[in-house]
Parts: sequence; structure tokens; C-alpha cells
Amino acid sequence: MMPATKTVDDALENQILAALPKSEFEKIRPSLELVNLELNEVLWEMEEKRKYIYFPTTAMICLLYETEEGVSVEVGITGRQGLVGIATFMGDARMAKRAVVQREGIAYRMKAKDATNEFSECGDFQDICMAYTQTFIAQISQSAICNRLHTVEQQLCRYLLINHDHQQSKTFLMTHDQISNVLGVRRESVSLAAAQLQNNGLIEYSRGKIEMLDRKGLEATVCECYGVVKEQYDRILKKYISKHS
Amino acid sequence: MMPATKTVDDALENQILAALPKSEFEKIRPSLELVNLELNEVLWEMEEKRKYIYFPTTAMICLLYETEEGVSVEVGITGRQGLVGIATFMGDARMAKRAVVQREGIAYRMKAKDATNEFSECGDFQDICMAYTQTFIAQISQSAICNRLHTVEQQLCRYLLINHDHQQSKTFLMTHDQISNVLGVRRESVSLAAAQLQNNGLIEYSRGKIEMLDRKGLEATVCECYGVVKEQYDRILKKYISKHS
DNA sequence: ATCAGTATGTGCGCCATCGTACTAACGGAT
DNA sequence: ATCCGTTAGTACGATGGCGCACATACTGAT
Repeated sequence: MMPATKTVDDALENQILAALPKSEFEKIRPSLELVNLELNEVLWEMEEKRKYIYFPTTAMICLLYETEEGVSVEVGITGRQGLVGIATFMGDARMAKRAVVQREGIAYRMKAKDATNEFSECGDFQDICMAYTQTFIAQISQSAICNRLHTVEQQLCRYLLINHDHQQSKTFLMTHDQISNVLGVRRESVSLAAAQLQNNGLIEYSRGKIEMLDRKGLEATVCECYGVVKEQYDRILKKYISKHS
Repeated sequence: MMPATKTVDDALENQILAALPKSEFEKIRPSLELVNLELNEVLWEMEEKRKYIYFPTTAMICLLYETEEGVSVEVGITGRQGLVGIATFMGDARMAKRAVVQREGIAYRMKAKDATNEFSECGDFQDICMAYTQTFIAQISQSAICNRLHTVEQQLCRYLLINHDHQQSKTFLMTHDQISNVLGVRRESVSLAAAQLQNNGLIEYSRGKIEMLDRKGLEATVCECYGVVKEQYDRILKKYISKHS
């Protein structure tokens, strides 16, 4: 019900767009189209060509990879702090196998062609897209390390914290099963880790709804991977935001 | 002794440079400087600013990440099929924590400033760097998945195959211990996996020297991750190579 | 030939996660 | 008020990898 009444109709909620200089933002504004992304909507599949890139505000999108055995693993997650469709200006409009809406909400989309044109003007738009790409690479790299070295409980913390950064609310609408697909682990492992966090008073959950109770506590439990990526992101993006404020 | 006598003095051995149109290559050629990279040489450390980007020909470079506990894990590996220093044109000259020479040999380096200038001309150089970035992202993504889902034996296979793609020879000068650092596992786990491969007649090794005996056999043992990345690479880069031949 | 250092083999207990199977609890639709 | 599908809890053996400790084997320097 919330999304229907309180429509955050402001593209500047997206941090990437907000990082653009005013003039540049005004320039691309006509190319931006508000769309409401529904839960589990698939933005693109496999080798399909991208038609749009997306700047989410309240929506969150999960970039998934599916293995031959049908196991899917997250390679990236994006909300208001990012954009979806990097590959578009990298020259080849395909990359992660699937982009799925993980939290319904609003995003601003831009035709791939417009994005490419704007990008090739070598202005601020390009700079910021590239800066974001770099934070994205940092994110994936850290995921690779986290997958190798850390426990499911730590990864669950990380996942919750990232989600919280990308949305405003402390409520997450997702089942253990959905999370297990994203993290690439068993549902039972997630249940176990979640129970642990609940016992420690960090979260509270029931039937597909998770409430974050103690963010500081989660930050104390999470592995370094969370902080490392966040620092990179803040450092790199701050450069642009401070430029025009 | 080989490297001293048979110096492959041709930057076009590097696939990225080879993918440039002739005219473009001639244009940047004056900026390229041949260097001999020694084993374990550190190209950069931590948050240090990059002074150069590198196009390896016979050398191989490993991009490492070090965790708080001091465990290092590979996030990327590059030889003649790539370049080192993507972050340079991404706007922020830092990214992976450390770049270490894993196989001594030749590389062509270019001053970061020259590279940035050339990049910002929005020509073929930019296109190709971006295309490579995309293959690099594919590589890291797949590593994340591989770390999550596959066995040490499979990862060892993958590592050997990637190495073979980046160099010509079937001989690898690396100890189990070194490999374990790259893969982020115990030395014993590597020894075990290597013994397995040797028993199956796929490799032969002794004291820091590994011989690839049966590439097809390794390809049959490796997980899909190897093939997926290779296909992406071939597909994306081929586009450029075919353009001017 | 000996020695020292490095590289690899082996064994053992431990732990996280897996796979599978089943139970328990909740909650919306009838 | 009941039913049924979804969501979460629990149990158990299997397994892959870890940490540690130590044995062995090769090799280059003295």
C-alpha cells in the first residue's frame, strides 16, 4: 500500500543520478522514464540484448548467475546506490545471466541507445558510470573473497546490511528460501543463521518478513567484506557528489 | 635463460594491443615501454596510486586481495590476454589491493597519464579497454561462483587452464604453496588435488614445476566456470580483432 | 658426501555445510 | 472454522576443507 500512496517521484533519489552535475542531469532527464518494477519481474534473461538501463530508487534488483546444475548465485545487488546495465556501454549488451527484481518499487529507465550516446560524449555521465563500474567490481571481488572465507551467518549479515543501505526501511520482505538462492546456500543454512541472529536480538522474522532490530549489532557480526565495499563506494562516489554541491 | 635469449620483442603478442586497429596501435606505440617483470615483483601495493598500466606478453600478473587476517585470495589473473590497471581509467587509481608478478617475463607498460589521455579520446582504445573490463568482470563473477560451489580439484584445473591460455608453454613454475595462496585454500588441499590429477595422468609435477600432460583431460575435469569465461572473452574480443583483419 | 632448506605426503580430529527427510507452525482462502 | 499451501525448525549421516603436526624426499650449496 505504501508504494501506491507515497510515490517517491524523484529520480535524484538514485545516488548515481544525484552524483551528476545539475546541468548534466537536466540534459538526460528527458530520457528518463519512471517505471514501477514488480517483485520477481525479470529485466533480462541470459544472452538477451538489453533495451534499457535502470536507475532504481525504491526498487532493488538482483543480478543472478545460474550454473549448469541450475543453482543460482548472486553476483551483485543494486538499489538506489547503483545502476543496472553496465554492460550496455561496455560495448556488449550482455553480462550477468539474469536481472531479477528483488524488491518491488520505482526505477527510472533509459533507452540503451540514449545511454550509449550520452556515454560516448565523454562527459560527466561517462565518468560517473565508470566510477560506479569500479565500485561494482569492488563489490564482486569482495563477494568472491567472502564466498571463499566466511560463514553463512556473516554473509547473511552482509546481505541484510547491503539491503538496508539500498532502501530506507528496516523491513525486508524475503523468505529464507529466497535468501538461500541469492547466497547460493541451502535454505536450512539460512534458517540456522537467521535463528542465531534472532537469538542475539539483532533481527526478528516470521514468514517472509525480516525486521532489522540492531544495525550496530549486525555491523559487529558481519565480516570485513561489508565495510570494505562500503568504504570504496563512499570514497569513489563522494568525489563526484562534492564536486557540485 | 630462455627469456634472456629469446626476447619476444613484440607488443602485439598482447591480445589487447593486437585487437587495436593498426593506426591506433601505431599512435600509442611511442608510449609503450618494454619492461622485464621479475618473479614476485609487486607492481603496486594497497592504496598506492598507479603510475603505469601494463600489457603483459610473456609475464603473468596476479591480482590479490588480502584480508584482515592476512589471507590472500586471487581476484584476477592476467597475461597476454589482458591488461593490468583498469582502475586507472575508471577514475580512481586503486582497486585490487596488490598486483604481483606470478611469472616473470615481458610486459609493455604505459604511463597512467598517457593511458588516461588516450582513453579520453573515446576512440578504439577506449572501446577495447572497456571490452576487456567487461571480460574481467565476467572473470571475477565466475570466480565468486566457483568459490562458492566447486571443489579445490576443479579450481586447480581451472587455474592451470587459465595459465596455459595466457602463456605458451605447458610448464608452470609454481609450488603447491604458491597456488594455495592464490586459490585461498590450504597447501595440503592443493597437494591432494594435484596428486589426484597426477594419478589420472593429466599433469606431472615435482618441486615447484608442473607439467601439463593432457589438456583435454583437464578440460573434462574442470567445472563449467572455465569455459564460460573463455567463451565470453573470445566472443567479446573477437569482435574487435575481426574488425581490422 | 653431508647438510640445510624447501617441497610434498600423510594422518587425525574438528567443523561448517550439504543432502535428505520429516515435522511444526502460521495464515489466507473457502 | 477448517483446510491447505507456504514458511520455518529439526535431525542425521556424509563430505570437503581446515588446522596442526610430523614424516619424507628432493636439491643446491658447502
